[in-house]
Amino acid sequence: MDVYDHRKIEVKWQKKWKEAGIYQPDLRKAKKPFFNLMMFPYPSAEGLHVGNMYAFTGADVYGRYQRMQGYDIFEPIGLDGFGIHSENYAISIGKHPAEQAKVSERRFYEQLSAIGNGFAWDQKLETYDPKYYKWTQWLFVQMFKHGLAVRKKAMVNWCPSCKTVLADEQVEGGRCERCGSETTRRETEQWFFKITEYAQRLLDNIDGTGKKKQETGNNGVIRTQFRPMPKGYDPRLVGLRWPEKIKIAQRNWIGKSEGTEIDWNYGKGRTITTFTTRLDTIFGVTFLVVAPEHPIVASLLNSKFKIQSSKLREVKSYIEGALKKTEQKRQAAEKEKTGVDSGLRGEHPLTGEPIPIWIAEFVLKDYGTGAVMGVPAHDQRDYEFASQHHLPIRKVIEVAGKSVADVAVTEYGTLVGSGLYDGYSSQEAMKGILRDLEAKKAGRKAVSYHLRDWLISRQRYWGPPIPMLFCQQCAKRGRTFKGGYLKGMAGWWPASEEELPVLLPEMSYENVRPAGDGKAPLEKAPESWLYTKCPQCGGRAKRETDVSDTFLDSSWYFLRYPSVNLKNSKHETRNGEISNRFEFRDSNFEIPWDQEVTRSWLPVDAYIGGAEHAVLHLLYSRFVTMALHDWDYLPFEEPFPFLFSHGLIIKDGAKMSKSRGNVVIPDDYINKFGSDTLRLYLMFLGPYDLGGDFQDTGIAGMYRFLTRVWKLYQDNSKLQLKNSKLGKNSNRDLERSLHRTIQKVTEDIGKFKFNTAIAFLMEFVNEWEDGGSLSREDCGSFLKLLAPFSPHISEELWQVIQQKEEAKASFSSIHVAEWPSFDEQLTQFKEVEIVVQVNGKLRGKFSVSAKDSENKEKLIALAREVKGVLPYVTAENPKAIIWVKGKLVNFVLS
RNA sequence: GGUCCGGUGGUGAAACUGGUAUACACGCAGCACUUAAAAUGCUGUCCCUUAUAAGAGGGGUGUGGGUUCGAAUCCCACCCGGACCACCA
Repeated sequence: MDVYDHRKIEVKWQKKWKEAGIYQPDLRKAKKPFFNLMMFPYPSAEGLHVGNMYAFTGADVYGRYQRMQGYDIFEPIGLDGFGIHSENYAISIGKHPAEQAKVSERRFYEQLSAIGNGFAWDQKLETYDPKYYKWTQWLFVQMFKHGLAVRKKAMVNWCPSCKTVLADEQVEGGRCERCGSETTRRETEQWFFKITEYAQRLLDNIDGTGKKKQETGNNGVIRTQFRPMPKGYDPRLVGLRWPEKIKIAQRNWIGKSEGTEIDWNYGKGRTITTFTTRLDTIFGVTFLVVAPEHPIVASLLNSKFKIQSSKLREVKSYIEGALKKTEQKRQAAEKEKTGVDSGLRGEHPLTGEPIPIWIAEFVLKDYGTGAVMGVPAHDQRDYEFASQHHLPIRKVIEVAGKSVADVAVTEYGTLVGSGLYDGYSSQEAMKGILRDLEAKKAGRKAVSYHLRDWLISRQRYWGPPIPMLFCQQCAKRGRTFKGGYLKGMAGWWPASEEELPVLLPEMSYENVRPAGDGKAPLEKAPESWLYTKCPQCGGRAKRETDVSDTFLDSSWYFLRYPSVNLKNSKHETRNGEISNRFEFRDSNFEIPWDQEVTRSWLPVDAYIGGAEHAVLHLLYSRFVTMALHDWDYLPFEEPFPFLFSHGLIIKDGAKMSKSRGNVVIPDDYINKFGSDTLRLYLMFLGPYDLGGDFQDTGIAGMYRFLTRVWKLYQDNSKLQLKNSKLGKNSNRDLERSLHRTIQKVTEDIGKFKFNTAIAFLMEFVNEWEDGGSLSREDCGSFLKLLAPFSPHISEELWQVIQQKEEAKASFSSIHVAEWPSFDEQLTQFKEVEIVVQVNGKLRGKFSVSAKDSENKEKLIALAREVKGVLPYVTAENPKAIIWVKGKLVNFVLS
């Protein structure tokens, strides 16, 4: 061994680690379990790009560091390969998704092996594996049984290219998140999960509802943000330890607003209800507006009201036009607020005045009550609407320095033109008006959420079939599942749990492709699959042909990991019996995870992933976990008490994507420089939470650094391998420097500040090269610090510096060695540099012993003598002398 | 339009809690080694003025103001870039 050759060592150690099982914790017996998890990857077209590798490496560095701190690290890996994304890719290259999945899987695992992460391979899982999706279906069945999975008609987003419906979260600015096509809207019957029932809890847990039990640092500064939550802490009390921006995104997505519902009578005891947060503007209402989908519109068209037929036609054509438009067009027309007068008049609950009721598409059916009161003077949208349709604008809030002209005045202020409330402040008036409305039973406090129910069904092939059956006979007789609380769901039965998984039927490539008529590909499945016995009446029942959303697959995978391939798994059934059976299709147990193992490994200790999942995956997972907790399947309700979100690696200023052609594949770099170098480079690029632009110019520098480290360990003048302890040798300064390095690297990795940790390692190497040698122990310490970043070279050199006999006797990896500790004494500098300022301006410096640097008189006396200050400072002139221990002296002259 | 980040050398970026701005690297330039190149090593590298030189002086963290003995850091206004959400009543 003489030249650094990454090709020789990387594969060698990867193999050895696997044999020795150093990354495979004993899931049953581990003493200090730590679940270190990176977000579930889905295989993209060409496999992993450096952006993915960046994400994985950071998480792995953190895991390795924690392992050396003595934790039993569980870092599993798997593949989220079911779903539209994988299916679209397969189809785009003319392949059957099932076939492509095998190819992607092999490629993916090969690449992952090459980057040298400490994965627990025994627990790998793939979402399209029937052993896995059996439980995804099981989860769906539980949702149904507990009344959280419902079928309802809804105006949904439709992607004409993917030919499926999409959840709101999957539509970005009117375009399909997956393929970028413009989406349209359709009314169809779909499966939903009622995530809205959990809106309040999802919101509350973000910040915690109990007294804050927070760790504080020396100055009361909260230091918790970047540290895992200790076992036993309850996020429900202390809140989630997540980056603030992710929490904000979730709060905004849940979008709670508190306001008032107001009933408007429009004749014969009929009322429509509006929702507002600005009750103080109620006297400024000059019209009401309902969404085109509002029930009042349907009854209007059924001619329950006497209105002119010309009016009716006008309303009809408006509604038809509005519903046909694509999201994109609706938005393009943002400035022009279309609408039509329904001819109906609502009665103002406080003044009795008749208020015209309009229909307009700017009002959303799903938010609040689907109807709003129009206050053009104090709401910008209402203002625009009123101007366009020549409706009166009535000012009722006076705000100093503001007047209603071209724009609405939306601030709080003082009421005018509001009868008894004239002169009141907005806040006071709101309280009074609410009381008035309550007295008249025409209004009440209400809360509205932006969050919508989770649209689960997809008219696609590549996903878990939704395990539901529909029986025509039962439907006719109005039989509903035993809870019976599911309105309009007569005839729907869940597949029995014994029957799971409902296997995805094999189908030809031609039939797998979405047909474009909105029908699911599974409609073309063989009859033997499509029809089965009704579990209720024994008649013929048809299977649901929609599959579930990919986000369902990934909403619970972390719960499964520790229980994958677990021997002798015990599952406690809910009546307390213990079952040992855990084989595929063996049905006599209830839940997909081992209770004991789940208790010791979950929730996830450190969850690391990209911020792009702030509202999708992270919200769904929280919801699912919460529901499972409520059904007594889990002892906790927050899956990820601690989350770190890393930045994005971009290339040429843009996110890596195939369509932009800027995808960088790690393979070539790994071949040329090795994964140790690439890992180091990626981690050095910038702060891990910010990401950065990938420019490969710097990568050679990292290789150079590793080569220099390699050379140091070949140079006997740098090593004192005979001494096991550093003694009275001449390298005291180097030793001090090493201890400072240990201190800083330890702190920085703990805070995910990988780039600065690496900088300190480099600084130390520079110093070491300049002179001095290190004891065996200290040589080892440095390698340990390097080990999380560049695991292979550290292992190689570690083995070399071990005494030969030891090394031969048994393999003891650096990656399970104990993290080095530092001597606080040694990290102190003997000499401290003191800065001398005059009026805050730097005028000179001097060195002083660490002890004297705390002595005020001494410091000031020395500072007066510094050459640079002599021209300025005399015995009398300083008005004040500012002195900071160990840092500076500042003479203030004026 | 809203919310949240961010703006520091030629480049990626450091700078704890307000206390030496530019650590660490990349790039570039010069030198050494070499027949030559690569590799490697050494030196220099924010800007301006001045000096033969060691050096000295001044300016400088998007712009303008403020607080302070002292501001990249805190406050206000503005400009620019990015991310996320967007007719949410």
